[in-house]
Amino acid sequence: MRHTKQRKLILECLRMTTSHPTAVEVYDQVRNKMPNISLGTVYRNLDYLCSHGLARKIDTCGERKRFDATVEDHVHIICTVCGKVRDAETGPGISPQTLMHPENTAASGFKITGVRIDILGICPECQKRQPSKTNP
Amino acid sequence: MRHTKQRKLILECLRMTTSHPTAVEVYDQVRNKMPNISLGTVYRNLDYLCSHGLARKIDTCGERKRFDATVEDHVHIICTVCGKVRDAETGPGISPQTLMHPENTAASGFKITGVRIDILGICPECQKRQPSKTNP
DNA sequence: GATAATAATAGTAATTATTACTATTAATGG
DNA sequence: CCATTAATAGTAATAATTACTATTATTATC
Repeated sequence: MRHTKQRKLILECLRMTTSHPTAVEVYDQVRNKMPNISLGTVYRNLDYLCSHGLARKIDTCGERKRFDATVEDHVHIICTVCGKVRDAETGPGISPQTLMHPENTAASGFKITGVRIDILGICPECQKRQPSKTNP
Repeated sequence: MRHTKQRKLILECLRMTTSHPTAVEVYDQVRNKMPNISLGTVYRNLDYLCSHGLARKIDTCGERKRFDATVEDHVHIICTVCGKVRDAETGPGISPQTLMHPENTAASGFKITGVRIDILGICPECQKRQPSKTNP
């Protein structure tokens, strides 16, 4: 609701990078411009940005969450060892099989081991408990 | 390596359910048969089973990991509110667009909001640091 | 521009999931 | 059966994230 310096800085930082940083990485970055910003503020604002459609949380194969200012659906390449996330360069209408082809991922330098496909939604129980705002 | 009672019980528990339980949920379940089993043992064995191809770790939209004894690639439906995971009933060769169609997910009762596609692999840095055993 | 209301912040404490540690137990090979 | 040692139970430590609280700063209104 309020446009604080901290919030603007955090969003700007997220938009300037393609590295899908963790909360702590964002924190380290924004501290260069605002040395006494609080880590709690970074977490709170990343959540705020996600809940307002300005960023997205990414489930990696590591232990911490990463954030992405690109909110449109797109494919990620994730390292199952260190949790690193890169954007895959794919066109629309790609099939899971096509994704596995080396020519689609060679540029990343990754050794591809699999594709993960998940459908996201809201389960019956949560629909009852918390009716969706997009379908009143 | 050793087939302990605990390890067998944990795998059995994971294979008996389709609910993709968390480590704590597995712990609560196996305690019915072995009341003084340790939570650390559950975590250690779930990791062991995953690293030996007998189970899989699932990144949900919640804060804790879930486990699945089905190791073949398959599509999950994940609740973005509570992190619940269900198996999607889909045939092979499905495209991301097809996945979104209501007829493919109606049985789940979920309100579908998106599809998440990630390519999994090992990044160049981790390949150097930790050479893959499947490609010596 | 000054002022009032209050959302957001900094700093700290608390929580929670997971991992590490260590003495003891039990599975396996000989 | 016995020796070896991987695995365990129980506890402590770690690490990511969230909660709390007094203070600050943004925004709407005058």
